[in-house]
Amino acid sequence: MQATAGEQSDSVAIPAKRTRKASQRQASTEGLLGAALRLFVSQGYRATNLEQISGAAKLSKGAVYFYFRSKEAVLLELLRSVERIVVDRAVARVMEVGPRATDKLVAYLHYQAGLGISHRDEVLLLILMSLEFKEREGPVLSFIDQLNQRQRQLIEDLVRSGQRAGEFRADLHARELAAIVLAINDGTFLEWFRRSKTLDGPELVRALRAAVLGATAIQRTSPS
Amino acid sequence: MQATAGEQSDSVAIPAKRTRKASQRQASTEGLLGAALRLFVSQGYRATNLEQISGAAKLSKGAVYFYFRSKEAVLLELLRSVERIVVDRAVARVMEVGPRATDKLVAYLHYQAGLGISHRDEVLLLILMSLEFKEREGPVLSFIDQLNQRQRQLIEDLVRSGQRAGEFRADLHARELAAIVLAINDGTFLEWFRRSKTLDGPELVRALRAAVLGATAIQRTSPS
Amino acid sequence: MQATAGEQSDSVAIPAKRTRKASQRQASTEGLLGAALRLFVSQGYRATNLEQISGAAKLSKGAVYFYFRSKEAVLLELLRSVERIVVDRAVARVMEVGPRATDKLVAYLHYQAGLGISHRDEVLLLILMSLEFKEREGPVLSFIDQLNQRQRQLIEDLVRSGQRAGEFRADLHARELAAIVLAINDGTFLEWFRRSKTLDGPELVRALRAAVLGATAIQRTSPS
Amino acid sequence: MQATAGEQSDSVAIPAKRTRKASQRQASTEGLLGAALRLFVSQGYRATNLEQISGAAKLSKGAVYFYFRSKEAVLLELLRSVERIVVDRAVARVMEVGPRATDKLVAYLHYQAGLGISHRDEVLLLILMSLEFKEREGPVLSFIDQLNQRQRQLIEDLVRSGQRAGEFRADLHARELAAIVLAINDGTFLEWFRRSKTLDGPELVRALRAAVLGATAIQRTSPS
DNA sequence: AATGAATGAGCATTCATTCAT
DNA sequence: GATGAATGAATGCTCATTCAT
Repeated sequence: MQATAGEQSDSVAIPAKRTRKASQRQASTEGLLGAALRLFVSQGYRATNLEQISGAAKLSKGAVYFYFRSKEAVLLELLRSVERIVVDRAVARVMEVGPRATDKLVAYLHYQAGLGISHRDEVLLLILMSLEFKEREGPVLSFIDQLNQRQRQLIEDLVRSGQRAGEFRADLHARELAAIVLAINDGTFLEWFRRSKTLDGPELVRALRAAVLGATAIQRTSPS
Repeated sequence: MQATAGEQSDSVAIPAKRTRKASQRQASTEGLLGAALRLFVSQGYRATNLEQISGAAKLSKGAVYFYFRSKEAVLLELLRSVERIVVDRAVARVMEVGPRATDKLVAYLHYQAGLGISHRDEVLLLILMSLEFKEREGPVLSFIDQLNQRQRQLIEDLVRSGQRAGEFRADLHARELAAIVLAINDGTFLEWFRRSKTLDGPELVRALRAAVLGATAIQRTSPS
Repeated sequence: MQATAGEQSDSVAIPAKRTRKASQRQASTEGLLGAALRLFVSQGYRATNLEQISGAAKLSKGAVYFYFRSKEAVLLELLRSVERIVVDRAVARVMEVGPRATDKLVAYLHYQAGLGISHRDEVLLLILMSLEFKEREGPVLSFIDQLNQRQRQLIEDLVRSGQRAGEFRADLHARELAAIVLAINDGTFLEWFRRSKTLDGPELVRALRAAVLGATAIQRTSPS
Repeated sequence: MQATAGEQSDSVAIPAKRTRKASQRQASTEGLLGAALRLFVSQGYRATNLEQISGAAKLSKGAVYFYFRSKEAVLLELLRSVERIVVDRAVARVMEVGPRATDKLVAYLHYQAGLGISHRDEVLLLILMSLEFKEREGPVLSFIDQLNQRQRQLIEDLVRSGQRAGEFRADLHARELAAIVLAINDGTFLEWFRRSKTLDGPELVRALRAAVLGATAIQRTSPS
């Protein structure tokens, strides 16, 4: 819910003076999107029905169809939002720090950890939908694939440049090393998602950082 | 009733000469469980219908109900199989090596990597169902929770003993360090699941090991 | 939501001018309840499917679920209606006449006979469902049991007071005498249900009255 | 179960020396019929499935099809048994007593009361199936109709002759008076069926007799 | 004589979607 | 701007029946 409100204003060209209708419109859309986000994340896309979404937004089922073409369109709208928050900004963040790859990597991890607090559901939505839609061709899968592709590209480039600069170990392929960095990130998010009650957040982030840096660090003595 | 051929020989005490009926029964159940495993993993539990399962096993929908009480019972049977393969054996493996915690950890990782090849779907089923059933109370969630609990206990004990022995870094809580180990494992499995075509398996395993050992390794110089 | 048109006026406080939606809603529910009543009575609950109910009301199967939570809920709604018509009113009727027990009993018989014409299906529904649900625990059985209990209480009290007043024979237990009164009533309804074409209604009612009054009449000479 | 065993021998021409197979066959058939009788009566025909019947007879579902052509055939076999016990014998009993109609009627009531103890389920089966199959054309309905027809004929003739002889009141049509006699009988059986725990059998029979005799008795003073 | 395996039609229920108002 | 009514396709499950053994 936090996400959409903030995001809306960033990218949309809305006249400064809002009519009552327009702001009502926005409130309803945001209500629906927020409800959908929460429900899709906690129950899954298929397991969530429109009654739950509209009900949580205190609207009727039909209202969803006033604002969106279909249930899928709601998800796509959410994913667009996710792209801005999770991918666009991460790319921007990585760009603006540096020049050392290590610093970029640390910034990336730091940004992700921040997202885990401020936009937990958005991050999880991407991971979970990417699993739920794995074999279902269509616009959702296409969008997710493209999104994931950008994320992979970002990290893979980062890893590769770190290896070239001698900051990261070069005895592992950049692609797989990058894959592990992403795997650690996603895996940690999911673990946090499943067990947030029993885990200490900051401590988990510290362990996460240790793992990522440990994975990329140059080895003095080869492990067995 | 066990799902996988490999399991059969372990636990069954059936006379060598099988009646036609008995072997037919076994063939059908295995066909159904195999089909269900594949489909649940690739499409999810909810998204898989009984027609697909029975169809893939070249049986009718009704046949599923001859062997199982419900769709959920099929999943539970699969999860019982998963427990034997993924948890029981991992526990046994970790027990028999050692005594150093590092050796146990490496053995665990090695066993998991092997599973990724020999029983990919079983491992994934646990991870994916644990996400899909997250908010759905019932026997499946109970079973999965208990299963995950055992896995966490195993790794947490391992990590704790490694810390006490001075093999692993002790400046991070055992619980969160263990969580990261599991997160790396699960994350890598999911990444492998999503991108097996574009990733090199052995190389990925090497990166995985680097991450886990890096996370647990004692730090000479504190990271920034 | 009440099934029968007659009931409406009793309990509802709806503004005289009904919106189109409200009247449509009422028309649909009444259509469904009416169809269900007819079908449940003529074929039984189990033997009636939702397609028949919705079809008879010129609606789709799904519409039933728009108005009712389940097939069972439709039956329960009907039984609530039956309670008002068959029990509540009978109780009221018996209360307002008197004071002689004989007059009360005659009024009861008269009211029942009237119901056989104006609300045949409602009366039959109670009898038939009471048989069909005999061994099936659940809300329906509970409701029916409570309903039957009230009816028995009414008659048993009536019989007992008649015996005390010396109007009815006292050499038979009130409970069993009351049971026979109800048995004659129900039995006659069922016979009427099975053979209405070949029986003369008014004549049947006369014979019914003779039986009930004969059963309760004080004996001059002992039978047998 | 009592019924079938006894009845079998009455009417079937079985060689005195029974082979093992034949007696086994008989045992299985009787087991199935007995189970079916109990279940049809307590749950209804539709609500009883073959698994319950065969299970209660400690046989498999398939065995039912070895002995009977279908579920319906089981019911028909039971109804044939019912005809012998409930109708044939009642007719015979009424024939052999007399010559007064009152004596015949009392004998009929007496015989019915006896059946309520010795063959409760057989009597109930007829009543209940006659309701359950009311609108379902087919062999079962035909059989039941014919059976009920015979019963009605018996009582109607009895009543008519009693009226002609001046024993019964003649101011009511024979048909409706007979219908009430049957209605009292059936109604009492059903009441006994529904509440046997709370009713006293012998007392109920006394009340039943009072009702039937009261219905047919000649009136000194006309009821209001 | 009897069973276990399997089928397929039927059924209650869910749910995304449409539409008149 | 939004709702309530209604639809129809999909789905899990039940059950009488068939058949090879």
